[in-house]
This record gives sequence, structure tokens and C-alpha cells, in this order.
Amino acid sequence: MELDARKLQVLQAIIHDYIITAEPVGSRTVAKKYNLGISSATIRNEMSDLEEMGFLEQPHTSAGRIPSEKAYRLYVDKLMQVRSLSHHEAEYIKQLYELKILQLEEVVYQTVKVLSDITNYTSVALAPQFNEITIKHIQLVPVDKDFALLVVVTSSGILKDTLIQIPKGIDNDFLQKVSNFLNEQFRNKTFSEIDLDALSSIRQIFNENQRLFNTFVDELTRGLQEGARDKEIYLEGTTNILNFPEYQDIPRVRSFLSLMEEKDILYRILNSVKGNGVKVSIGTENPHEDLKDCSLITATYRLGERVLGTIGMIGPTRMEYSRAVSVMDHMAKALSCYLTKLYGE
Amino acid sequence: MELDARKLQVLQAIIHDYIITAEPVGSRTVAKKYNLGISSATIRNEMSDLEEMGFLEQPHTSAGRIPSEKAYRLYVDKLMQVRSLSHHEAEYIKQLYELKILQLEEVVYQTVKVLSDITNYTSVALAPQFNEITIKHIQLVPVDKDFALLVVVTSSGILKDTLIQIPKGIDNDFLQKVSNFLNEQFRNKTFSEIDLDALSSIRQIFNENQRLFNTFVDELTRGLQEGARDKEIYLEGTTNILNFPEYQDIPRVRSFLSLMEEKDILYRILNSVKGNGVKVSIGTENPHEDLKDCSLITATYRLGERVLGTIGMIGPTRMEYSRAVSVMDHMAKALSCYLTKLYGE
DNA sequence: GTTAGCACTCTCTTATATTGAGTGCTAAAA
DNA sequence: TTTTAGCACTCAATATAAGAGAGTGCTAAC
Repeated sequence: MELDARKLQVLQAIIHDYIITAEPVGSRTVAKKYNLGISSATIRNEMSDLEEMGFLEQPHTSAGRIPSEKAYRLYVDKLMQVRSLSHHEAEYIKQLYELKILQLEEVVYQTVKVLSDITNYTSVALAPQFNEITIKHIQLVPVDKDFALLVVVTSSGILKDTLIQIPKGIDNDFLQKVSNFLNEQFRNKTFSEIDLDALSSIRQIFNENQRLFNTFVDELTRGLQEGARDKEIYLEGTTNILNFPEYQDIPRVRSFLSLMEEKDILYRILNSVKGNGVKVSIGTENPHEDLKDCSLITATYRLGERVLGTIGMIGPTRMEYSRAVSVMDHMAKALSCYLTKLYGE
Repeated sequence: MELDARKLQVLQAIIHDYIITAEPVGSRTVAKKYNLGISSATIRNEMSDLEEMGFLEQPHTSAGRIPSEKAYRLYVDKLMQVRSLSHHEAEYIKQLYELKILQLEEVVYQTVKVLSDITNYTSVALAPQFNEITIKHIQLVPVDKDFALLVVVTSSGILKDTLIQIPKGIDNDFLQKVSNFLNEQFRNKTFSEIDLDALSSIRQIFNENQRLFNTFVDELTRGLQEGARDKEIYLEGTTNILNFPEYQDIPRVRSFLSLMEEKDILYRILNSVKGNGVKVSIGTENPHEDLKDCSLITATYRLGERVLGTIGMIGPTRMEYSRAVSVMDHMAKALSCYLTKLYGE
């Protein structure tokens, strides 16, 4: 059987209607609301064909039809027309980036908030990943006799700092010496290039207090590792899911919200997104079982050419793909642009 | 009418049963399960009295009774016996504080997590408040030609840092001078004692580049203000509320979860808690409308003698007060003890 | 003062129509 | 050959009715 123009029209009408109403769509509804110039009986025949081809499903005999995942896939890839942003949406985003926010992380977090506000979908982002960022400067700043702050300044003005414990008997001059050593070793390297074994050579270089040194080196190691790892997740609008008719029963809500509490899993899901542009992952295309009734729309954000992280939007499979994709596209570009302007190298 | 010993016994039995079953308790149930040596008819009479006195309520004529807020209040203040922790609970808490966590904030966050894990109630905490902490040392650490890190080290090894923008033409020597100035001005003061006007005297002291200075002073001001303000909230186990039979309908769940997303409101609620020991706030005693069916159990945590923040636990008014209060008490003390040992002055 | 007994109340459950949206098939019309 | 009107059939959702069950309140006897 062939998917001719009329079948596509009927399918598009049904998807469109279902996205709006969340109710199975019947042949009469299509005939009345969408003037395709054919009667409900003809539409019924087409619908029957479309079901046979796997684009439509019937909850039960006497109900209308709902689109299958295959239908949504076709819709997203071929059928839907990506709208441009409404005035209100564009204005909202513009306002966000007119604020002068200095913390890079804060910018991303605010982006997630706006995304969720505009779309009413749950929004999420991977915190900026620094693995590929080069280190410009390392400094140990003495805090008191027991603690020092290990400040790592990276290219792009981003910095990571960690509190580390220093053994007794190490003075400020000494910390400065170590700072110099760390700079010599790691300047212009990325976090992932850091050779932690090189740290142990501190022992040889400053061959005093051997014993105390071990814990100090361990602390430095920990500090640098922590600087590299950044699995934070920003999440907003989780309760938005309660607005959708498909989430009106507790077990579903629970499974969704539980997943949103699992930052590790969200991290993995978002981190697996690669490549350019907006990606849409529908229902069971998602890697995680609990997302089988959801769609995930993602895009990466960048600083210059470098991918820093991913932003995403989660809603029911019956989501407004057209609007969601256009907002996501616009947002990811605006964010990248803003970051590059502010922190660009 | 007087609340004699037998009435108290009956009331206690009903509260106890209702906390466990979440079902209205009838006279026969009390007679059978709790051997008070009186018949169901007598219990019925007592229950009728207790209702008249405002301790019990009847959902409808042919249902059993449920405790009123007044009953819970009495129960918490007088009737309940505070249990000691189970072996499992004590062990769990012990393990937490055997970990060596260096970041003070992280300790508090982990505490909230454990609290929610142990009790299965939603747990929440106010991030450590630094307003009353004295400043020990301030340092401007140059980051690159445009940015510097304003590091404020407080008593107790806690530190706050903020990225600030520096005007062109200010070199490292100069930053050092400013650091020295800031130290002279603000050392041994608390954040709330900082006189921001004093900052403007920098202009007179370094009477060069007058124009550039204005933005620099503004940035410093912002940085110090940010150091003082810390309205962060740690929240864990929000989905636990879905386990309770009273939260099986979506509107209730929505109102609860929406409140949990309002960090500002949670901040105000927790911040209004003062004084020593564990506090219990039942139903409409809570300041917020959406908590009218919830109870909030709170305690402050300290560093030495200084109150740093508040931890809290939220559940339905029908909560296991006895267990909740004992866990909260134990937890707040353990946290304070741990913090004082690690950061104590 | 306490308790057995019993009528009464009200929710909750189960069983039984009834309704209505929607389909699939058939036969006639285009 | 394609389209369409017509109609019987299906099935969830809604409404209605009957029954069961839990619990109370009252009365009268202990």
C-alpha cells in the first residue's frame, strides 16, 4: 500500500487534532474540522489503511484513532512545519540574555527556567562540561592554617575551586611553590589530560616532610578530579507534567517524578546526545524504560566551537513538536551565542 | 467536661491507629485492638465526648472518627512517647558522619538525603547562613585580565567566592592593595556589619582613575552582598508524598509539589523557625495555606553556639510524630556535633 | 456507670441498564 | 473504480439501583 498525498493529509489532520485534544480522533471529526473534500466514510477507509500500515492505533473498537510512534516520527521528520517564535516567546528569551549574568552555570540554569516557563514542558540541562577546557592558571590560596582553596582558572574565564585540607607545617611560601609547580605541569592542558601521576613527583622535588606529603598530594588529586567532574543537572518545571491529561494517575506520575529525581540517569541520557541541531527522541526510542511515553527534545550548547553541554525538554509523546522544536532551536543558539560573546576566547 | 485518664487512653488509641492505618477508627476497633477493659459501647460514649471537646472528627455519620489538629497537638505535646532510634536508623546516620566531607554545604545536603531515606518523608534544609559569621580574610585573586575572584574566608573555615569583573588598567599589585584595604576594613566583622559605604572611600584612598573605579566598587559591593545572601534550599524525597493514601489525587499532589518548587516560600517558612530543640507545626498552624494538610517538623543546626540553618521534614498531618521527632532530634544534634568538630573555632 | 441490643445512616461495592461516539460493512451513486 | 449514505454492531463511559458493611446513637437492662 502506498502512502499517497491524501493519506498524508488525513494522517497530519489526526496527529494535529490529537496533539491538541488528547482525545482519540474519529472520522467525523476529521471530516468536519479539516476540509479535505472527502466524506467521513472515505476518511474511515483511509484510516483503516493507515492503521494497517502502522501509523494509527485504536484504543478500542468504538474509539477514534491515535497516532503511533511511527506516525510521530514521520510527522517530526517530514510533515510538521516548524513555526517561528511568537512575539511573546522571542521577547522573553531576549530579556533573559539582556541580563548581565557573570556565572556561566547561572546562565545555563536561567536558560532552563525560561525554557520551562515558555513551553510548559519539563526542562533540563547538563551543567557545562569542562573536560575539554584548557587550564590557564592554578593557584593555591591559603584560607587558614588547615585549609587552602585550590583555584583552577580555565580558558574562557571559567573557574573551578575546591577546598582542600593542608597538613600542618606547610606555610604560605610553600603553597606558592606548589602553585608554581602545578602551573608548570598543567598549564595549557585540559582536565582530561592531567596526568595525576605527575603530582607524585612533587615528593621528589620538595624532598622534605615526606610523610605529610602523602595526604597533601591526595588532597590535590581529589581537588583536581573534582574540578574535572561536573555531573550537575539543572531541572525545572517537573510539576508541569501534571497538566497533561495522560498524567492524571498516580503510578504514572510517580514513575516520571522518580526518574526526574535520579540525576545520574538524567545525566547519562543527556550526555549521550551528540551532534548538531535539535534532536527529537520519541517514546521507546528513548534509552530509558520510564520515558517510553515521553518525548525528549535536545540540543547542545557551545562556547565557540566547543560543545559545553546539552539542554533538553521532556513532555508526553503527544507534544507540540512544532512549537517545542522551534523554541529549543532558538534557545540553544541564543545561549551559545551569549556564552561565546561573554566568555569567548 | 474533663479529659480524664480513660478519655486520654481512648484518644491515644485512636490517634495511634489512625496514624498507622489512615482509616477512620471505630469503637469496635478500639475495643478489640487496644485492651482498655471497657466495651465498645462505653468507648462510643467516650468518643462522642471527645468529639464534643474537639479532639475527634467524623467524616460522615457512619464512619469512625479521625483525630483533629487539636488531638495531634495534644499527642505531640503530652501523649506520645518519643522512641529511641532503631538499630538500622542509628547505623545509617553513623555511617553518614564517618564519611569525610569537606564542603560544609555538602554535609548539610547529605544530611537531608539521609533524613528522607530513613523516614520516607520529604526533607528540606536551609543552606548554612553566614550573616552572623565573622570575616577572617578577604582576597582578590586575579583570574585573567578581565576577571578576579573575590574570596571571603570566614571564621570556621567556611568561604564564599564570587567572580567579579575588573575594569581595564587595574593590575595585580593594585588588586593586592585593594585586598589589603578590604581586610583592614572588614576583618572580624560579620557580613551584616559590613558597611558598604566604607567601600566608596577606596576612591579617596586611591585617587587615580576615578571613573573606572565606580564600576569596580559596584562589583565589589555586589560580590560582598552575594557572599552574605544565601537562600539556597536543599530538598529531597518530594515524591515520597505519593506513598501516602491522602495524596492519591492529582490536585493535592500538584499543590504540594508546586509548593516544593517555590524555593522562596520554603526559605521563608524554614527561616522563621527559631529557638532550641525540635519543633512540630501541625496542619493550619503552618504559615502557608498549601501546608494545611501537612505537618512540618524542624530543628536548627549549629556550628558551636551559632545557629547556621534549619532542617525540616514534611509529611501528612497523620505522620508518625514519635519516630519523626526522634529521628529529627538525633539528626540535628549529630549534624551540629559533626560540623562543630570539623569547622569548630 | 456500663453494656448488650437494635434500628438507623451513609459510604462503598456490585450489578444492570442506557447512552453515545465511532467503526466496518454493504449497496447505491458518481 | 471510487466515493458515499445508511445501518448494524461494539465498547467505554455514565447513570441507576440494589445490597452489603461498618459504625453510630439510643434505650433499657444490668
